Order: sequence, then structure tokens, then C-alpha cells
Amino acid sequence: MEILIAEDDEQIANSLKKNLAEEGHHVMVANDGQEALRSIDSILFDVVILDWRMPKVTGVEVCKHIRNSGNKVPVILLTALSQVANKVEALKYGADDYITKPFSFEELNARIQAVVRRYQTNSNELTVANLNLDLLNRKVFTPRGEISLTGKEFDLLKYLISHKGFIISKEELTKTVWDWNFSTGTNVIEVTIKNLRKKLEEKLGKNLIKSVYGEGYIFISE
Amino acid sequence: MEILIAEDDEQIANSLKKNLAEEGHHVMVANDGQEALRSIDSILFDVVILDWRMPKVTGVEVCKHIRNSGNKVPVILLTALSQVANKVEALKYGADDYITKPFSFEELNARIQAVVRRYQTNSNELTVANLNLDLLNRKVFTPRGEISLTGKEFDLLKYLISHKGFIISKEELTKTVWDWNFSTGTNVIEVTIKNLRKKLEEKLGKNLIKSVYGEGYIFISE
DNA sequence: AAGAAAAATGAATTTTTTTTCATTATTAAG
DNA sequence: CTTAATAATGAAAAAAAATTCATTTTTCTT
Repeated sequence: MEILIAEDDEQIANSLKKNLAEEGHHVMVANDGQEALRSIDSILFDVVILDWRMPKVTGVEVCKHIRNSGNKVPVILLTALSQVANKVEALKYGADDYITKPFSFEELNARIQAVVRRYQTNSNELTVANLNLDLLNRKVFTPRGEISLTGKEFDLLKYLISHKGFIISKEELTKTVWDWNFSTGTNVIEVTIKNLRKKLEEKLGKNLIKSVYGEGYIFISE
Repeated sequence: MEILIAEDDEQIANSLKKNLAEEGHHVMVANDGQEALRSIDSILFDVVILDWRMPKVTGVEVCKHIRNSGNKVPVILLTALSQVANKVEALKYGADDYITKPFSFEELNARIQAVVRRYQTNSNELTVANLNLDLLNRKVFTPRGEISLTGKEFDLLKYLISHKGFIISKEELTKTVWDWNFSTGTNVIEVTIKNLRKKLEEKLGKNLIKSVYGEGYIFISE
């Protein structure tokens, strides 16, 4: 995951960075709120960890800015004091969670997991490679503009993407995407795959849906 | 809101009940986990507050049960000890938030607000009267079973419901639901309204979409 | 390299959805 | 009670989407 830590205490920042990096994440550190804002506006993080009190711009202000600009990235606030007012304020300004110092790395990690999981399961978007699916409006966007899909094509793509990296058999697609519980002697799947591929390739220039002979289809993100 | 408090300490339970009632909520108290489970299975709460340690069934176990049964109601856990392991566990088992005792009523209230708001803005359902719209799968359910709508019918219903109580002009529908920015000399809207009404009335026995002569349409929930 | 199974393809057909049209019913206002 | 505007309706036409079909291409096995 891409994680931003905004924390002016270098010792804490470095310790967190080291620990999170060991978990396999990419961590960027900002030393004050201003720096944090710059990073947030240019990079897409999976989670942002903000210290409450920071030079120049405070964590709450950064948080407010994030929300005002429509950014929904999960935010965790670090508060030094465990005053009730602070906690209330944190939630009010759109933070997703907060931790009172001092805290263990284990706890922070658990919160990150929880907050990211919550975000992903509640978000109505599915992003992979150069594709962004708007699950609510059933639209697909690429850097080169929207791809207009029919209902079945969208359902199929959504299913493949949400199981990316796994081979999906045609029987499975028949049951899930087509909602048929009998095997028909048709090739609708092949045809729909073909049409979907054509539309994707038109915009992306490459084929993300691979066939696995005798087994099914698999969506590849890189 | 409908709130369930599961707490064996009667003093705490009653104090919370009183305070929450003063805020205008309906509060039900369960004295142990078993009682809580029974209530949860029969009543639809807006938020459930569970004490961690309770006789018979603990709060975490209640929480696990809630999630296993697919219930997505927001859960707040009350923990006596502020041990890290507890907090981690709470999130792991699907709680949405937790508070460490002792806590102020003000804090609990803020957390309830946050958790419910988060739930409502992130939920993919729209419920009104006897209708439940599954926004992700674009399906509509009633107590008497599913209503199968076409795409346009669903979009129209969704728009009317999310503006229930307000009169929606045909010009507005043209722009939003049909995505046309010119006024056409057609009556698609009237026709679609008619078909939608027919399907709704078939299952609900009544017409929820009223016409306002010369102004537009309005969705009425009661 | 040849044969058989599986997958891809182009085009036709069927089904569903969306829109239009002509007519009837309802509403508000004089 | 009429009249004119607005809304509802049934049915047809047009458009779009889903499925089928016949054929070609690819892949794996021997």
C-alpha cells in the first residue's frame, strides 16, 4: 500500500516508516502539514496518517482540506492528548479513525487494516491498472476517456476484476454473471468476452483478459 | 433512531438510556448477550452498543454473530480495559468503533453520529416505505418479492426516491435521468412513469408517485 | 505435422428496452 | 359547464442488447 505519514517528530516518523516498510508498504513522510498537502494533491495514497499538532498546518486542517477537495482517502489522526473534545472534533472533520499517543505499532497497524478494509468494501469504485469502474452508475473510465459497456459486459468485467489473478471457469460465469443454473450449449460467454475485449483494447491498447485453454479466463492487472 | 444497548451494569444502562432518549432516540436495553441476540434478530436497529464483558454471551461474540448473519448494522463496543489486544480484536470481529470506559456521554454520542453517518453514506441501499433498492445490483425488493425494472425505470425511481417529498419537474428529469440538455417534444417521461407505476402497484397495491398538475411528480413515502 | 478440442469471430436472429405517436382522460380556471 | 392545457394510455416503431449460428482460428496432444 501507499501510505503517507505526516508527523513532525522525526523519531516517531522514522520508526513508523521502518515498521510499515517491513510490512511491505511504500511509505512517504511529510514533516509538516504544508508538505503533507502537497503530497496528497499529487499522489494517490491508500491511507493517510496525520499528526494532530504540526507546524504550519495542523492535522485537522489537512484533514478538512482533504475532505473539502472531495478526496475520500482514509485518514487516521494521531492525537497527543486523549481529550474528549479532540476526538469528537476529529470525527467531525472527516477523519476515519484516530489514535491517542502513546500507541503501539501493532495497534496502528490494526487500525490501518480496518480503515482500509472498510474503505474498500464500502467504496463504490473498483480500480485496477488503468481502469476505474463506477459501480453505482455502471460506468468505466480510463485515462483516455469513458468506455461504454452494455449491462452484461459490465457485469462480466466487474466479476473478472474482482477476482483478478484467479482463473474463472465458464461454468462459474454461467452461474454468477448469467445467473443460469443449467449448462446451455451456447457460446454467449465467448461472444461477450470478445466484444468486451474489443472495447477495452480500443482505449487501453492491450488485452487484460487472458484465455486459459480448457480452464477459463483470467484478468491480469500488470 | 432505534438504538440497542446491551450492558449488564444496570446503572450504566439506565443512564445511557435516559440520555439517549433525551436526544430523541428510541432505546432498548438488553441485560446480557443472549437477550441482545434475540432483539437483534427481530428488530432493525440503527446502531447497536455492546458491552465487551457480559454474562452468558460476550459483546464480541454478539458482534461476530451479527456479522456472520450478514447484518451490517453499525456496532460500537464498550471495553473496560484499554488493552491493545482488545481494540485490535474488536475491529477484527467487525465492530465499527469502540470506546474505553469510563467515557462521557458526549463522546458516545459523537461516535454514534459518526458511525451512523458513515454507514448511511456508504451503504448501497435505499429504503423507503415498503421498498428497498439495491443500488449496486439495481434490484428492487418489496415484502412481496422483487420487482423487475428496466434501466430507465430504475434510474427514475431512484431519482424520485432520493428526492422524496419534493416535486420534481419534467425538465429536471430530462436533464438528470435522461441526460438530455435540450427539450424534446416527447412524452417518454409520462410513458416511463406509467410503466413504473404499474409495476409498483402490482406489488404494493398503492401508488407512491403522485402527479402535480403543471409542476411535475413527487414521491410520497407514507 | 495431423487431428481433436477449445476458443474466437462475423453476422444474423431474437429479445428487450426505449422512444414515438395518436387518442383518451383529467385538471384547473373562467 | 366549457374550454384549454396537461397528463395518461395502448399500441406501434425504432433502437439497443443479448443470444444463436456457422465458420475460422488457435491450442494442446500425439
